[in-house]
Amino acid sequence: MTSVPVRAPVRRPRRHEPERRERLLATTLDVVAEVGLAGASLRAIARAADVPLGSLTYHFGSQEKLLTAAFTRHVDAMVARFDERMRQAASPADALEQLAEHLVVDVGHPDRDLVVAVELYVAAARRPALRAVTEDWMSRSRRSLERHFDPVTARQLDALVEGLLLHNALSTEPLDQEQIRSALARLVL
Amino acid sequence: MTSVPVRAPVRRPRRHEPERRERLLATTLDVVAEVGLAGASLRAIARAADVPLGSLTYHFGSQEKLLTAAFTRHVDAMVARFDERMRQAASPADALEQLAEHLVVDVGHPDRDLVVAVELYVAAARRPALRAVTEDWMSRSRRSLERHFDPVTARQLDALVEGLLLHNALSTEPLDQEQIRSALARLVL
Amino acid sequence: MTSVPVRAPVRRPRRHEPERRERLLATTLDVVAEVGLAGASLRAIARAADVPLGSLTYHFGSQEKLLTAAFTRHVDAMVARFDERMRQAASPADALEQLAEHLVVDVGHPDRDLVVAVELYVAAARRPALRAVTEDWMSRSRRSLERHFDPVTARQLDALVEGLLLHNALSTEPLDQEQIRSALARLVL
Amino acid sequence: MTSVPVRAPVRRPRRHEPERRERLLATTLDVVAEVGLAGASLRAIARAADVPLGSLTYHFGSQEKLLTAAFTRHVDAMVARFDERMRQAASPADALEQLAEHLVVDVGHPDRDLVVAVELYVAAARRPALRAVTEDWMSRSRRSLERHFDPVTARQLDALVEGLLLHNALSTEPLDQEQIRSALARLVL
DNA sequence: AATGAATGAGTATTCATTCAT
DNA sequence: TATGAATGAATACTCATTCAT
Repeated sequence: MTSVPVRAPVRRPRRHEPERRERLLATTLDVVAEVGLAGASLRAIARAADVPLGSLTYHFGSQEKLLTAAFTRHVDAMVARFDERMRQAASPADALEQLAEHLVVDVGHPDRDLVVAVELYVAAARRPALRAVTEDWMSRSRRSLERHFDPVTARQLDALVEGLLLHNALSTEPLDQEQIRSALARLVL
Repeated sequence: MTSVPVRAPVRRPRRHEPERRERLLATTLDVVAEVGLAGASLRAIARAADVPLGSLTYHFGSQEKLLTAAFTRHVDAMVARFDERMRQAASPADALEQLAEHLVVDVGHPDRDLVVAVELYVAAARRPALRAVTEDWMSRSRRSLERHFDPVTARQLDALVEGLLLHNALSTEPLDQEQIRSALARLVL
Repeated sequence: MTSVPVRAPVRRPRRHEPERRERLLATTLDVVAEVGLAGASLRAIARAADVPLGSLTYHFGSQEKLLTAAFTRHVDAMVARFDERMRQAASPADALEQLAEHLVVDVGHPDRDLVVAVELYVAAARRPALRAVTEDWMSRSRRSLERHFDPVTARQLDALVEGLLLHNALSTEPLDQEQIRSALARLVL
Repeated sequence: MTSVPVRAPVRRPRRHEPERRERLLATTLDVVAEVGLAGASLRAIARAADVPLGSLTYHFGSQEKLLTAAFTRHVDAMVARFDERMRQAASPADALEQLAEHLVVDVGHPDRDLVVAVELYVAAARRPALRAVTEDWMSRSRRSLERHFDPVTARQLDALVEGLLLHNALSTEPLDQEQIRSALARLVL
């Protein structure tokens, strides 16, 4: 009588993966975008990345550190894109145009960057580690704006941009690029 | 002779409390304001209200229903205050002044109404039942604004207000009333 | 031939059990005696009591509180037995005899009371909550001894008793009652 | 006794270290003394020794083997010190004096040797590999005692010594050297 | 009408060990 | 020879909900 295993063990042939750490950060942002921070449990992230649970704490030590690392990565990318736009703008009017485009194009995937940003904002209110990330973000984007606007205007622009962002992330009737452009122009010019 | 209890129980039974349902809604908002939606477990709310755990599901059926009821109550109060301000405003300029005051005074307790509002906003993105509450809020406050402004302006004001709200809720350097007034005036006048 | 089900569904027909709390304390001591404190995980205790895991934290809040409650119960029982012996002893010599008997008979089940006591002793060195239990134990048994001996002698007796206890719990060649009696007599008389 | 750092400093590569094996054994005992056997995980030991985790299993194969080696080393040192004392004692009375001094001086650092000994004792009750170490210890120290006392007395002395050891390790009011000397003399002379 | 008891699924984290390099 | 990467099992604990009384 030959022994036949009734159930084959699940194959997980991924013992070696040098870029896993990076991949986990990207997956984390995907999961946050899809189900929100409240749903971004380590289990959910591990499942999405097809990785054993322990792999997450092995690479990041704790959930807090994983989220902080992922959000930091996200902010760095957003800030880089935004600063590039501001650097290339030739005039304040052009800067506004770039800003409007940024709001619609760069953060316009409503299932990804924009939602991630809002989740980050709100979570930051309670968690100091994340708060540091958002404050860094705010100060860096204000510095980008100050290439073209005085500090007071930059401040108000910032608030409006946050509002437009929230609105477009959460509202059922987001403002289109033309309406955004108009609101920005009214505020500044 | 009156009966003397041998030992007083730790928890004082609160047999007769006709207003408990209302009290639980208020406590729920307090807890959300204090620890966030993520921390507002039924257990946490029951503890804060000094009520047995079962009392919550007994009165509200489920957590979702409890939160929906509590947020609805909160929105009703906010909308009432806001509409009262808009109704009493004699001119658009006055309306803006009232709006600025609303932002600073009515929702100015950074540990309470404002935080609750932001928590509600973000949660609404994921939960249909809450989404209905925020959409109701948005449409009602836009209607209040349209007492004084055309629909397009009202829309942009709404976005700016949301931005100012977010900013003041989460930023380390919130805008003061004068700065808020100035931003609103720039946008509208 | 009777039909044998391949896999029977696990029966858990125990929704209501008024004395469960007490039963869990007893089971906890059994598990500590059997596998040591290090092995007395909540899972192990729940398995031994045939109870879902959550039942333990429901009744006791935390592992620390469960262990404290269980050890307190154990100590109370031990102290009661011991004090009863001391109370009935007519003379110091008789007290020694009772003491020897206590060591052999009362705590003589090497798989139960004695091992539990030693586990408690050592764990108390690291955990303040348990420490309070052992200190209570020590002071109460010394008070029992002082019914018949002066404080200095009682102190030394205490230490010897602890040593005999350790020895009999852990050694491969425990001392028998005659040897114990002899050691006690040498120390005191 | 080297202090065990709570958090490992920045990892510096320690390519060439011929004495690492020995150093790891010493660190293991330090960790056991500080946080107990229950807290002496391979990770904790590796952190304390500033060594990669794999280094431990590389040198010792398993946790069990590491602990056995470390305790064996500890017992050898203790036995050597004790036997030296017994060898130098000129009379039974002198032997008792040496014994009292041993209890206070040699194992008197309540955060180190003594605690390690007690942890070892209790762990030995459950783990055969450690049990062999304690039995070796017991038989060797009894042989040392039998240089001056008959076997029966040596046996009782052993038990008392264990009791005094436990007492001084765990009690809040340890016996001082004079009290110890008195207890030993009462038992023997 | 009201609640204490109970449960099973879910949470983050720690761990000893194995393995590829 | 030595170690960083990886894993799966285990840990204590929290939770929303159900149920019996």
